[in-house]
Amino acid sequence: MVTMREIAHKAGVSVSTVSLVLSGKDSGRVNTKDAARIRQLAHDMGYTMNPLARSLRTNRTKILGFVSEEVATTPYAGRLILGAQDAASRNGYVMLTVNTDGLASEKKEIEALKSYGVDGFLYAKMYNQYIHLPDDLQGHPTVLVDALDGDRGNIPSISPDEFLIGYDATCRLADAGCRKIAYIGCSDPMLAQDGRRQGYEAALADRGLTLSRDLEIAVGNERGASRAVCKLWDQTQPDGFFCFNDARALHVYEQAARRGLYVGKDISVIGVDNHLVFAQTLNPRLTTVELPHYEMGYWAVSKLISLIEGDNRSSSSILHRNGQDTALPVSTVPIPSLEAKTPVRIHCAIIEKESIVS
Amino acid sequence: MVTMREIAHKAGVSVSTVSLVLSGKDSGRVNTKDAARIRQLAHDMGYTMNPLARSLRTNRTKILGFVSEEVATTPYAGRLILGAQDAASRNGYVMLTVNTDGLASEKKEIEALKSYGVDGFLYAKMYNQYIHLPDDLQGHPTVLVDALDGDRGNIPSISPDEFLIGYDATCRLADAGCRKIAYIGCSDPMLAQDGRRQGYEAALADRGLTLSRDLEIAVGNERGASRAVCKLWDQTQPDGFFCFNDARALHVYEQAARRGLYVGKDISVIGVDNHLVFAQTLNPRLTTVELPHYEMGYWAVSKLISLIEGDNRSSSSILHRNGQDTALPVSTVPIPSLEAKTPVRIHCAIIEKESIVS
DNA sequence: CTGAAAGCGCTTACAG
DNA sequence: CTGAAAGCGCTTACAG
Repeated sequence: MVTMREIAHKAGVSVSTVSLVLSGKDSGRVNTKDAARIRQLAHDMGYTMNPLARSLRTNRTKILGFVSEEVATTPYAGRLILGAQDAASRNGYVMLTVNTDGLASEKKEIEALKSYGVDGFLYAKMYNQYIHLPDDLQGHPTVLVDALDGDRGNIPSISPDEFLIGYDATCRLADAGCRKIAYIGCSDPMLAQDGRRQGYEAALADRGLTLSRDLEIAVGNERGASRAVCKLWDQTQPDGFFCFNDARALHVYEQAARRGLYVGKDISVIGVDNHLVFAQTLNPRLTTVELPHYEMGYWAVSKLISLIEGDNRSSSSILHRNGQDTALPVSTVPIPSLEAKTPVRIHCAIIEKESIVS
Repeated sequence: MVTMREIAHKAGVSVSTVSLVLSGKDSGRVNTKDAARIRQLAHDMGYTMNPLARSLRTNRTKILGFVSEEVATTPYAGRLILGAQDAASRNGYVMLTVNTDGLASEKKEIEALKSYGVDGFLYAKMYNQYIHLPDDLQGHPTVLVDALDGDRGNIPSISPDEFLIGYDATCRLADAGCRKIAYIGCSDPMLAQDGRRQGYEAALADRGLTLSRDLEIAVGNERGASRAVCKLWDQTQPDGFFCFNDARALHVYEQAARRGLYVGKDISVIGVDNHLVFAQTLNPRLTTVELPHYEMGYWAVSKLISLIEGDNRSSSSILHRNGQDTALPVSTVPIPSLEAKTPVRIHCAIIEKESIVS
């Protein structure tokens, strides 16, 4: 590894000068010709700065801490991490990822990240929920992912807009010609279930379609789920299904197979999916949309960096595409079975708050 | 952050002494009573060592670099990372994870890791394959995951024992009473496909069961796959299916549904799964076994650390369970449909080579 | 515009 | 057994 001293020696200047130039603080302070020569030399010698040495003086490591619970069990985490890493890499940061199972390990892992002097934290949950920021994170720049600050509410966060997800999906089913749309929900209590169901109901109301308790069920992961779907089907004969997730969608798919029906031909299905690959490769007839995890990760890191560096560029603009406003539109898989050529959009709610001074 | 200087001041000794004690090099060099006092003081003051400052002197950061291609698209990566992180955390290391899509970004990301002074690298591929170690990694302690060194072959690696996977699964089907076992394979060329098919065939031969080309197909991810399974079924009427992965298994499941048959009652299915959650929660009747990704990650990091620290404890012993030898047995989901109470085991081949001197 | 000097928190010969 | 000193690679007032 080549150091500033070596460059200084070769250039016949002092280390101070090299430092000034290489950290871009040379304008009006170092002779332009020298500056250029030093930069060239650094490049030729393959200089890469030692961020650790720098951090000793600056207290800035350009390391971000990613604290997540059980990266393990949820496949979506991959895309989230990918988005986060891309954003980090783009800004010259790097990510230290730790995993926590319980509260004990969380404290320990956060301490470890602190000892490495991370500049800020990403705190990610497995599903959308209100949380209390861990005490160890208080006062440190932090952005929440798939979580909302349940306290005073001043922590920036990004999480899916569950209502819009349900609303969009249901509208799309209606637009595809479905007249009787069922909702196969989740029996566990979570923000996502409530929001998506409300979106579903609002869409039905807006489109003047049947709104009936008989068309809604909330099932768990147990064996009875498939039977419940079977019963709903017998009673109401829906022509469209909005499913809380891919697990629920598969029950619909199974029932369709047992009835000799084909999804995409006889009935329409939209399921929200955390696991795009499966849906795409396994079963082209099972239509799913994925949550914009990549974008969430990307936004979260961009936001965190702007907190850290204290700049005021609006981080929400990072994800402005297609002229959307507060919602984060994301292109996902096209839905051939609904004959829609346009991609489905899933929205993310972005909560921006005051920067935290550390 | 409390420093050694503060402790030294409070203890009335020099920083050198504190350093000696706190890094465990005090025996026979520092008064035992003082040592104990310093240790107590450090604990009371909540001292945590600054590993970055230390690294400036020692060239050891206790940071591991994890280089993987597209953490994103494969769900199994989560468990791999989890295992790796657990092993790292257990040994006082921390992991810097980077993602590469193409070769260009790979070089860049590896450079970034180097500039942060990582002590060693994990180089993980998405599926079992022979590879050429990137030049930038040459001479650095490195362990391969889901990959085998295609060159001189001196890089330690861990990857699934594909043959044993196929052999075990097929034997289990035979033991469950299946007399005509089909193999639904993968049409893409990969080590896993060849190995698993060979294991399947060997098991059939050992158990004296029908071995026929008609019972084997290799399908891709396209729509025709389900039709191919349908045709095989019509022609041969198997009572057991060994599936390359869960995607293939689902085709079997679909065909069973369309025929009014139930997996686990009328036929038996074993699929190798990269995505345990789905299989478990979605469809209790679809029987899959998962690859031991957690264990692979854990082993790889343990091995890497032993390379770095140059100790000679056999790292394969780390994963010795159930008295197995070179193979890595892993307990996975029980298989109720086959009425087996014992867990299925999947094996990993561990390739241990000479340590690399950096 | 430029360099000498001090210092970030630690480790490690070296002299006592 | 113990401490003063040098140094890891960098940054940043400060003096010229």
